Amino acid sequence: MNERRVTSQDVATAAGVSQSAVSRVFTPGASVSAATVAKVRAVADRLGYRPNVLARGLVSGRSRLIGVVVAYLENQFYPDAVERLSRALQAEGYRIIIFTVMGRGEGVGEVIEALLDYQVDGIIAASVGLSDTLTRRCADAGIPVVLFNRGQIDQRLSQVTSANRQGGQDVADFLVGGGRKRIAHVSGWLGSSTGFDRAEGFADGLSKAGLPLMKQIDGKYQRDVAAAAALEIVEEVRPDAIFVGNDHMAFAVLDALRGTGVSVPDDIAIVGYDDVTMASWPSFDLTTVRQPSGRMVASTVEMLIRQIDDHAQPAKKVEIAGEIVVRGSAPAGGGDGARV
Amino acid sequence: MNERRVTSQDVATAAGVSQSAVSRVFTPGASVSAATVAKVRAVADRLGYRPNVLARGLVSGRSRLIGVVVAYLENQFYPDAVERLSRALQAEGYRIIIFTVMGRGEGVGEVIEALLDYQVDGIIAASVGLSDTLTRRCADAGIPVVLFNRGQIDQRLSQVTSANRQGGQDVADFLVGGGRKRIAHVSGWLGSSTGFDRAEGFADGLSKAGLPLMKQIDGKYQRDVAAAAALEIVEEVRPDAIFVGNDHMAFAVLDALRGTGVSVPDDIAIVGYDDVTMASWPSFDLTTVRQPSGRMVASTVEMLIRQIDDHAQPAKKVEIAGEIVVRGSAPAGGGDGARV
DNA sequence: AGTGTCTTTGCACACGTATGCAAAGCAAGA
DNA sequence: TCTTGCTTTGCATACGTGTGCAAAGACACT
Repeated sequence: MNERRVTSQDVATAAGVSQSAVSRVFTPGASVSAATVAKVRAVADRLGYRPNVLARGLVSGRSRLIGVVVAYLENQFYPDAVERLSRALQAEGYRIIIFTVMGRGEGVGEVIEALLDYQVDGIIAASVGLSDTLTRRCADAGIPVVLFNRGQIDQRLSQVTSANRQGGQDVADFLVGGGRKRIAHVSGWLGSSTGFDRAEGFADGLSKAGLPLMKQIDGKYQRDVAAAAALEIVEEVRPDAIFVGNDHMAFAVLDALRGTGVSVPDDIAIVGYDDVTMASWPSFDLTTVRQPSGRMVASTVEMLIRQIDDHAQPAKKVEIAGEIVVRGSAPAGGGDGARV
Repeated sequence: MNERRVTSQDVATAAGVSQSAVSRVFTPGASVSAATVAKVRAVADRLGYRPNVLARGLVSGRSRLIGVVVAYLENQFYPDAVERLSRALQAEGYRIIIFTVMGRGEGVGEVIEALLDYQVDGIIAASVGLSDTLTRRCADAGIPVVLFNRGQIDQRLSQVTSANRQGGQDVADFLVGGGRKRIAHVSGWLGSSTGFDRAEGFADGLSKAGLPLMKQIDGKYQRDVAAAAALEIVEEVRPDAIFVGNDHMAFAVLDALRGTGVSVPDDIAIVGYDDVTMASWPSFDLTTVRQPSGRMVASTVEMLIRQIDDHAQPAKKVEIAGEIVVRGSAPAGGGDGARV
């Protein structure tokens, strides 16, 4: 039961060719005759040979591994994205190695070091920012990095986000168009680009419409913080609409409001951001801005692979537009408007 | 910017020792003097040396990688478990490489082959069954496998589950004790051990109490199937309680019932299984059987590592008991009982 | 047949580390 | 001082593959 692994040498001798020939058969683009390919393939199949990825990685310097750093796995947007990333990269012959870190980004340093240990060909940082030193560390090691759903001022890093500023503005327009007047915001974590950009776009949109932002609290992407923030806002400014920085928090806000007397959407309209699967569940029926996860993933994978294949590729920033998905928590008509 | 990686040889020459010495410093349990350790460590830190995992894996045959095969990532139980697994294994010096497959287990074959390519030290199959040929394939390759939250008749595989039969029976007792009389079941996929065992335990519990199982439909672990099943059951047998095979489906059932006239828990009590985070959200407030994810993960990791360290370890089956968490969807008192 | 060009093949080495083996160092005891 | 036993070190090799280089082969054209 302890069969030694079949090596390329085994196949070579069995097929009457050299080890190099076998190697070349399994290396796309190498110089081999059709006859040799056929012969080697047959023997390889018979013996059950599969190239050893570690050895291959050692000599070629490429491991066919992509490191994915992710936090906030309890926000359904990310498991979903990870699954899509996994599938998309699998189709390109890459595998995913997962590292989870805490939300605020502690421990990212050790994680990146560990990634370098594994000679990953590329890194996808989902919902995680990278410090300058880390950015440089990856650049030094020659490993491309793509930020997924998180931006960075540093121009050296590629990033894929949705059009967060525009999205925030769209929500403002939508609520104003629906007749809402007393509008507040439970923002995403303002230390993150997504949270910040959405909040900025939203504030901009309101001010363009000549309406004040009655109150804004940082929800930190955490359920309990967001719920408390919403209650505080309701208590203090009696809003007729709240824009919540992402769906994950919006669900908490809906839950929290259910305990109070106010009704959604008649008294208060609630709008989220992401359009995760649950947003369409009848329990929530949440109006929200769609982040096109599929296209974001496709774009991320494409950029990353391009950079892996050609390290001279410049970093690019991609913004993918999303549209508002109107559901019950904030109907287009605007409920009864400012009733308070 | 294209600095070559620092190798053990670099450290060796810089520290005035042999490459073997450096290797031994980074190999726990190797024979090195304290003086050498100090000297080498200092130089290594200064140069930023880190052992190359691929090379290490090539020669030692162990990659420090654990392959995790998972389906049903949209069921929150699994992202949560993956995160815990990742953390627990990280603490032991292992990393996770993720493979996603479809629910019914198609594509598991290719995935396992890919895992073998990467020389993983162990495999955790979460919510996925393994065919006999695959089981043998892993055994032949000498790679330990632990099934997480899924059982198998084959005694050669280790597995960690919750006490599904007992859990099903507990639900039956709980509902009967609450005065429910017309009881039905939307089961988990009966092709899976978890779904089957829970259903069997539940049926057993009912028959012991002298009550009939009015109707049972396989929910296949899918939201829409479960929702349709629940509606069919309500239409047909007017139950006063439905046990749903897992929380993920139970949420769908709650949503579906919200559209009809029946009220939860007054007309119908709903009980789920898993106790995922969302079950405690006020929107759902779901009575359910807790699957102690933390203890299941701990047990899985411990078993896997034990088997990696000593391949002679026999396969073990671990069942971890869970208890019913009573919430609003099925209060202990039993609502108004059989009102229909 | 001879020349030139292009394709195919094998040889040999490199990738970065772990480890068996023997040599060397060291301490203790007689 | 010599032996004995133990610890520490370096040498050499192996792990399984990719790839530069030169040799060999195939083929067409003069």
